[in-house]
Amino acid sequence: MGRSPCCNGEAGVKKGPWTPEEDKLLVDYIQEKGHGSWRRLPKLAGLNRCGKSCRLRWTNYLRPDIKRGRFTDDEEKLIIHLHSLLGNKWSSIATKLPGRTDNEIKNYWNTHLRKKLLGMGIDPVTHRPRTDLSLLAGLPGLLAAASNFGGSGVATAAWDINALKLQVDAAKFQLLQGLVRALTTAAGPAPAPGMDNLMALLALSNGGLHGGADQNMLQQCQWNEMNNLPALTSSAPTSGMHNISGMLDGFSAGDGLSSTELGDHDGASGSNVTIYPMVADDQECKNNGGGGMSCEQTPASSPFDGLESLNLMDDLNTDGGWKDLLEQISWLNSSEL
DNA sequence: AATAGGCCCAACCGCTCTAGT
DNA sequence: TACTAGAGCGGTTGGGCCTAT
Repeated sequence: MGRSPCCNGEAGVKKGPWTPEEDKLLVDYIQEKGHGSWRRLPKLAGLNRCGKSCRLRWTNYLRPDIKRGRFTDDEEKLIIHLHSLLGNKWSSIATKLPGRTDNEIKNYWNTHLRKKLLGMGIDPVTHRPRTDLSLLAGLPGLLAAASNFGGSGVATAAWDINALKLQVDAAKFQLLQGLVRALTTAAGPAPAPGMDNLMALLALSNGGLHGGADQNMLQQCQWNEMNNLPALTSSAPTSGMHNISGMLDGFSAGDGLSSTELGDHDGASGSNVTIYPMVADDQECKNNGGGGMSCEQTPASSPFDGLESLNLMDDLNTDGGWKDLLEQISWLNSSEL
């Protein structure tokens, strides 16, 4: 194996926070003579530190070209974009952000950006919609609330989609609808491949759910391109929701949306409805930079496989519809995917 | 006002990579 | 080619600070 770390075996070497005096010794020495061999620097500079500690202190804190202060929006976008391309290659990412250190970027990612992406339903590792089930937390309650609406319950043929829309706010309703379809498609005796599609829907729904969804963040999320999903542009979340909510409107109105938007459907009887994935807007792709990745329009079949030919009304206008759905959610929540 | 819990970030640890011999 | 020293990288930690109770 490799040799032992440089600081091991150097008894009496100081560790921990640097004092201003130590900083001055280090800065003065490097500015006068350069760092040369980091191993020998501490002794030459009169510091009781190991060379590695000196190097880190200099590169992460004392270097004169280090930029301090909050990360700008542009920097944030760039970090997310680069991370989608490079992963945790912090030093590589840092080379694209002048004045920022790998350590600083790494910390910022772990404390801010990672959580931000998670909150948007995007896996910060893969930059794809999350495939864990934490997003489902609270949904049984939502579903239960929805199922209580109308007194006699919704597990009847009297499902009133418009009334429910009044009861549950529109965004939650849209989220619910995505879940309904995905769960009835994906749930089964074993985790189904349709879960990715569920999460794709959730990501879109989440954007709508939070109203102020960070569109810029979504622009930066390259999960779509990296995984042959349709490009997600700044308009995609909204448009995606339009697509879903439009589908629902189609149910209640029985018309108004072309078959190319929603697929052939029959609002009165509750028949098949097809979700067609949103496709990229070329101009927006250009505006978003693209980072050298393709921004082509994607065939409308790839990302929502398994979500096509929706049978929402068939799924729900049955006595067992809600019961089954809740059982499926219960199973999903208790499963490890 | 006290304190517990969470957050943030500088610094450390352990490993890999690279260059020199 | 094999070995070693030094540098660099990414993951993790610990302590100070902030906030909620």
